[in-house]
Amino acid sequence: MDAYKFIKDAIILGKYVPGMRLGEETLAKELNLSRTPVREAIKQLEAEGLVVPLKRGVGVRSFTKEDIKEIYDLRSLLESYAASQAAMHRNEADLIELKTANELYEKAIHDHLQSDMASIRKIVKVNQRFHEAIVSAAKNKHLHFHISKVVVVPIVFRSFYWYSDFHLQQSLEVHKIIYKAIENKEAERARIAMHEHIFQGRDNVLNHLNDIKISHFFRGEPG
Amino acid sequence: MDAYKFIKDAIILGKYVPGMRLGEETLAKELNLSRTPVREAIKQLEAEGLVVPLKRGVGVRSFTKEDIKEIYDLRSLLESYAASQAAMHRNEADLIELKTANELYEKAIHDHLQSDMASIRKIVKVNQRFHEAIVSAAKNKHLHFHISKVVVVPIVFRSFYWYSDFHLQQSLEVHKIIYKAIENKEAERARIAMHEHIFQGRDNVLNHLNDIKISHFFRGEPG
DNA sequence: ATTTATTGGTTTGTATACAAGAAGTCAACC
DNA sequence: GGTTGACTTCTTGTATACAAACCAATAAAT
Repeated sequence: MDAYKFIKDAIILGKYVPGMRLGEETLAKELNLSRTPVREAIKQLEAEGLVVPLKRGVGVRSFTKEDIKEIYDLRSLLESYAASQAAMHRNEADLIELKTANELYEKAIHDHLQSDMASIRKIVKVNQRFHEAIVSAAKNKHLHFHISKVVVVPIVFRSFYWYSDFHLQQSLEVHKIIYKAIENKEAERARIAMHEHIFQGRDNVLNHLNDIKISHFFRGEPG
Repeated sequence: MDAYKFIKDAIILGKYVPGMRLGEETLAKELNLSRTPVREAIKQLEAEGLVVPLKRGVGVRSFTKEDIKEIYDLRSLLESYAASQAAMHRNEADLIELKTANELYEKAIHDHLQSDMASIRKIVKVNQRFHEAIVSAAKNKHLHFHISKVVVVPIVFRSFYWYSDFHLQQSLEVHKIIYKAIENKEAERARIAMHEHIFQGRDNVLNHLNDIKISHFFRGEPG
């Protein structure tokens, strides 16, 4: 298996918890590989900022409250710009993908509301698909590249576990507004709606951080 | 010597030209190292987007006109945001660093205007120092991280060789306006001035690309 | 003449061995 | 009891060897 993907997924899913040291030999044994490819994967993850130097070697990065504020500010800057650009440059294929992603999002939320927690990961995935479709419609490959490198994934993933039913439905409504704005080529409206959307996510995360000890928060399973 | 820095500098300075394939063995011999550390450096540069896959291995990335447009759009988004944040969060130490950088910039341009081309690299360096000081004053580590990873350096470096005396002085004036805005905590003014500043740079680059064949442009010495 | 198949050389991908350097431990001394 | 120092052990950094995949060149066939 590919070492880079394996380690990255493990970090996002919380198998490797923040602060945990990642020894090369240990990883190599878990992956049935030698240290050489593992080292290369680590160097890439380090360049992305997902792991940081820790005691001669690296460990999983942990996020302070300040980090989370900064990351969401950055993300809202990039994605609201993406939304406005998408409104200007979207073509028919983009609209279809956006619509599809949003319909799947609606379905996933609907399923979740009348059953259990098991479908949360599905919601996360489809939400991501919608956001990626917007960035893709913005037609700026470099913007796309950078947004994909914002180390927001581990946080967003967890944050969905804290959404109330009301906030999930509200999030769906905002997705629809953003879609409409992009369809109608209303760039400024798309920008503002996306900005608001991401700041709602930010508030949701930060509220939870007030309740729970931050140090416990990004260690272990989302809950 | 550190393989990562060596290769990166070689790309920025134009020693390794775009499209050129970077063989591991060749690099290793040039650096008096084995292939192992060279491979790691390459993996990092690939994660940053400075080198791209090329025939089972990597080569120096070359930029199309579209790339340059997109990169400058992204850079203006990030840096104008940085300027507005700097106006809000700057402290006295930030102001001193900004002032110092700008005074050195003024001196470097002055020296250049009454002598030769040799001091262009000095201008590039001090200009970079000013821009970094602004990002630093914005007090968002993640923003800082991402701006430093925008693959703009090889382009900006070359662009200074094309500035007319007039445009250099104009650039200095805009730097001063940005500084004043940040000092006076005028966030919106700082943002707009920075946006304008970077778009002037963008226009300057794109104008030159109209004259000269793009394929020749990022190959070999700046001129 | 153009296209395809085969073969040889070159280059990357992976494993492993060895050296150098931290970090942790235990003990002795202040 | 705490701090310092040497020693041991574990982990990373680098080099090298080998295997496998790819590229290119050459030759043959249509």
